[in-house]
Amino acid sequence: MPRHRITQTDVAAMAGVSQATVSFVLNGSTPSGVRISEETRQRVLDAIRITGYAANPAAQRLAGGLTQILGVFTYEATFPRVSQDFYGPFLVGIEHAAERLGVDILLFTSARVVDGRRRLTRDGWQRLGVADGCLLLGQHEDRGELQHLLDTNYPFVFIGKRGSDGNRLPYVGADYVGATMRQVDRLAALGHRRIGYMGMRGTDQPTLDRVEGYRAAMRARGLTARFVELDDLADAAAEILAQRLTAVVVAPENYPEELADELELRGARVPDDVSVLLLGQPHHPRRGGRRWSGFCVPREEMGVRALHLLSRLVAADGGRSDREGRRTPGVPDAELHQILACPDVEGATLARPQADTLAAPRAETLAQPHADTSRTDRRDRTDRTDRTDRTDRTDRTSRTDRTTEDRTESA
Amino acid sequence: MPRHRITQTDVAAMAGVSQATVSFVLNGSTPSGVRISEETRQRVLDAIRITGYAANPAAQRLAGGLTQILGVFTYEATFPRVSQDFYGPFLVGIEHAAERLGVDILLFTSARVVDGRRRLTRDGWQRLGVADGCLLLGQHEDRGELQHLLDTNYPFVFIGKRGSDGNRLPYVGADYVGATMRQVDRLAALGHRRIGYMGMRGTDQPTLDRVEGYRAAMRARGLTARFVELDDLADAAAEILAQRLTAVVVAPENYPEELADELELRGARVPDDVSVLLLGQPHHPRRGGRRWSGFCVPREEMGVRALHLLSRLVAADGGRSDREGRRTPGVPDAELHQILACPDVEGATLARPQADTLAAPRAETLAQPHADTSRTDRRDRTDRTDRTDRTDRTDRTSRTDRTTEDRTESA
DNA sequence: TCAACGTGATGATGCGCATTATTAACGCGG
DNA sequence: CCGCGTTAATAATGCGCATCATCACGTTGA
Repeated sequence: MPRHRITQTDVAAMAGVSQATVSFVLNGSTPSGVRISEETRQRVLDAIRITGYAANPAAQRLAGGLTQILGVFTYEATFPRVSQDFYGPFLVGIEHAAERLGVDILLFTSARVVDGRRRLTRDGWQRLGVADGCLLLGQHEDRGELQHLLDTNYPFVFIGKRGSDGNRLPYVGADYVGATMRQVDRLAALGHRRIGYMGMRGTDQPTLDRVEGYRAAMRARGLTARFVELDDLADAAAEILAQRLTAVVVAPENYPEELADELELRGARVPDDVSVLLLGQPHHPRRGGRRWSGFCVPREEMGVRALHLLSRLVAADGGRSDREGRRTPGVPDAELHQILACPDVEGATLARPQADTLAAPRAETLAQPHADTSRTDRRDRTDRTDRTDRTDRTDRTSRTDRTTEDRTESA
Repeated sequence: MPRHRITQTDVAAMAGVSQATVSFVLNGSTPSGVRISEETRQRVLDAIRITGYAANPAAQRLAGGLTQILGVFTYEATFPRVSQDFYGPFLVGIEHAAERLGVDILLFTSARVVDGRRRLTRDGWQRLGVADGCLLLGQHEDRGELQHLLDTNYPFVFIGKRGSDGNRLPYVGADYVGATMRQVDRLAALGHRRIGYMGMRGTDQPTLDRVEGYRAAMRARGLTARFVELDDLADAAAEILAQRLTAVVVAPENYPEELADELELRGARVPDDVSVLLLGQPHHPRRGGRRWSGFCVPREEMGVRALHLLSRLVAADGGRSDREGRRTPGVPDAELHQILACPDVEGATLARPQADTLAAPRAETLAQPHADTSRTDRRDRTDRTDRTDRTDRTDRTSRTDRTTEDRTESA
C-alpha cells in the first residue's frame, strides 16, 4: 500500500518534468513569463489521470492556494441546531449548494462563546484560514472582527441583510420590508382598516425592516399605524380588542400562538374577529397548531445564494490578498447585496373583517378582563433615534421618518 | 495591521528561544530526549498569551500534526439535509458534541456521486486528510474504501451498527434487536397473540436486526412468526386481515401511514382492531398524522457518542500512523462498538386486542375487497442465505437460525 | 584528569504545493 | 561570430509547524 500519498513530484517524475511544471499545468500557468507547450501539458495531464493525483488541501493552503473549503460561522451562542433553530434551514441550503459547487463545508463549531455570542478572536482567526472564505450567520456581529476581515481581505458573505454600513458588507438578505407591506395590503384589500403591529422591539435588521414596511404600507393607504407592545401577552390581547383592531401583523418571535390563545380567551375568534398575519415562519410550531397566514423567509434559498456568492468572491479574489490594493476584476457590486422575495403564505388566520366591526365599534361586547385602555404603549418610539445611523442604507426607496405621524396616532 | 499572522517564530523571538522550543512547549515536549525547564516553559507560555498566537491548522496538518477538525462523510447520494433526512438528526448531535469538544466539523459535501452513492476515491482521499478523523454515515459503504482507511490507519467511526466484520470497524449503533423484541413484548402483554411483521426486505443492518428481534421475541413467547410482505399496500392490508392478525410491527420505511389508511378502508380501525407499532421514527410524518407507538432511535445521542468516540480514537492515535505497527495504548475495545438503547414511544396506535378476536375468529365480518387468502408471501425467505456472512457478529447473544420454524408457519 | 552521563535546548529538515527568479535552447539580424 | 529576443522549462524558496539529530554545558565517578 502506498502509504506515501501521490504528490505533484510523483506526477512530475512520471511525466518527465519538474514539480513546478505540474503545478503550473494545474493552475493554468500564467503567473509570470512561464510557458508550457501544449505537448508537455498533455503529458502532465495524462500522468495526473493515471496516478489519480489529487492535491493536498493543507499544503495548498499553506502555500497560499485555495482549498475548495468554505466555512460557516455563526455569532449565535449555539450553533444552528439544524432544524429546531431558526438558522437551521440556512444550513440545509448551504449544504445543497456546496454539493453542487463541489466544495466542502467547514462548520466553525469550535469558536468560544463569550458574553453570549461567539467570538472570532485569536484562534478563531487562524481557523478561518483553512477555508477559502466564510459565511457569517447571526445578528450580533462584532465591529472589530468585521473590520479585521475587511482589512485582511478575507472573503465572506453575511446571511441576513446588513443595514448599518451595509454597502461594505456582502450579504444575502430577505425582503422583510416588501413582504410586510404586502401583508398590510392583503388585509386592506379585504377591508381591514384598523391594522395593528405587534413586536417592534429590538434593533435587529428584520425587526427594523418589518416596522419600516408596516409604516410605509399603512401610510400609503392613508391608514393609521398602531403599535401594540406590552410585556404581557394577556395585556396585549386586551389592548388589541380595546383598540378595536380587526387585524394585527406580528413578528414570529412574539409568541403568536399564545397571543391567539389570549384573544380567543377573551371571546375574539381568530381570524373571524381578528386576523393575525405572521411576518415570517413560526418559531416554535405547535403540534397541530394553526396554519398561519403571512409570509415566509426563503431561508434555504438564502443559504444557496449566499454560498454561490461567496464562491464567486473567492474565485474573484484568487484567494490571495491583493498586493497592489486594486481589486481583481471581481464581482459586480449589484450582486454583493441580494435581497430575496418572501412569498406569501396562505394559512387559516386571515379573514374578512366582521361587517359590524366595519360599520361601528362594538368592542364593548367583547370581554376585556383587566385591560387598561389608557395604557397605550409609549415605548414604541423609544429607540427611534437609532434610525439615524441607518441613513446610509443602499437600495430600497428611502422613506422619510414618520415619527410625528405615529406620535399623533398612538395617543 | 499585521498582514503577517503571528507564527511560532514570532513567539520564539519574544521569549528568546527557538521556534522548535515553542513547538515543544505547545505539544508537551516528550517526543525524544527533549527537555524544557519549567522556567522557559513559562516564558514561552507568557509570550503566547501576549501575542495571542494560534496555530495555523494547515501548517499543522502538513507537518503531520492534528487540526482539531473532524470530518463527516456520507455514503448516501444526497448529503444529510439536516432535518428532512433520516440522517439529519445525527448531524445535530454531531454539531452539539463538536461544540463541547471544541472541534470544527468538516462536511465532505464535495465527494462525487457515482452509481447512486458517494465515493471516496481519488480526490476524496486527499480531502479526508484535512480532518483528523472522520465519521461515516449511510448503509452503502464500499469494501475497498474501508480497507484503505484501515490500511492507512485513518481514524474513523461509523454511525450505525456494522454487522459484517464489524469487530474491525468502530461504530455507534442502535439496539434495533432489543427494541423490536420489546415491542413484541408490549403487544403480548396486552394479550396479542397473532402479531405480524411487515417490511423485512432489504439486507441493511437495521432490517436484519428488526427481523432478528421479532423472531426471537415471538419464539420466546411461543408465538408464531408471521411475515406480511407484499408489493402493494392494499394487498398487505388485506393479508393482515385475512390472517386475522391483531397487531403488526412495521419498519418506518414501509409507509405505515398508508398501510393504516388501507386497513381502515377495509373497516379495520387502528388501533382498535389492529395495533400497529412502528420500529423507529416515521420517515415522512404527515401533518396532523397519527402519533405512532413503537420506539425511537436516539439519533442525536448517536451523533454525540460517535463524535466522542472518534475524538478519543484520534487522541489515541496521535494522528500519526504507527510506524512500528503497534497500536498506541488507545481506546478499550469495549468502547469501539456502542449499541444505544431505543426508548419506547407511547403513541396512539397501540391497544388491547378485541375480546371477540381473542375468543374466536370472526374476520369474515371485515371487508376483504380482493384479498387472495392463499397468497401468503413466499418471499420472506428469499434472501435468508445472506445471513451466513453475518456469523462473525460480535456482541448480541447469538440466535440460531429459525428458518425451519418460519417455514412451517408461513405455509 | 578524563570519560560517562544527564540536562536544556537548538539547527536542520521536510511535509506538498505556489511562485519567483533563473537558465537553456533556439532563431535571427547585424 | 556575437548579442538579443523568444520560447520552454527548471531550481530554489518559503508557507508554519513537528520532529530528529545534535550540541553545549555542567556533574559525577573512577
